[in-house]
Amino acid sequence: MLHNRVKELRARFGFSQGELGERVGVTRQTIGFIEKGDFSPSITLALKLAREFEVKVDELFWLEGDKSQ
Amino acid sequence: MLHNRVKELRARFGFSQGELGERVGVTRQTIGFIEKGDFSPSITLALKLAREFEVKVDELFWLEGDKSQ
DNA sequence: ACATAATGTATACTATACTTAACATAAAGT
DNA sequence: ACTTTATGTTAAGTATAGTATACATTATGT
Repeated sequence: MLHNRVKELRARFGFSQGELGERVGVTRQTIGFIEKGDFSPSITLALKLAREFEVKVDELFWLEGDKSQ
Repeated sequence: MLHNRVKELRARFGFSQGELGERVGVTRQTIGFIEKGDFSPSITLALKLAREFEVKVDELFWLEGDKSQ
């Protein structure tokens, strides 16, 4: 099971779903689906999101029960 | 453009493509394709690979021209 | 020389990420 | 009251991740 902090960080940066989507090259629905946990994005998109929020991918996405690192 | 160090780290750990695939739950062909750069895996698979090699996702996959962090 | 294990590659198939379009709701501004 | 902006959600479509099967090549061991 995959978890993420996209919604939290997006709020912190004051982006709308549409704005964030535009910045990383996807639609607002895609951002919405990711926040909802509906699917596991590609590593390419995950890297772009992490870059946008200036965090490491591992801080943005993690697997259930994976406290490693 | 996405780059990765899967082949290098797999060699360092002495895994065959088949073994590594088994450990992270995909086929050997999928590992082969990733090493070749044929496609961008899901963040879920990327997290499992990083966990296997005990590195952060960002150290295993990165975007072309992205020296950040 | 033969067998086995690992890899490269190709094709067809299935699963899922992601898009497009649409409609509904709520909040904020005029 | 009306408009605008942001979000939730759904359904149908397209693109691509990932599987299954198969065959060829290379390296290693006997």
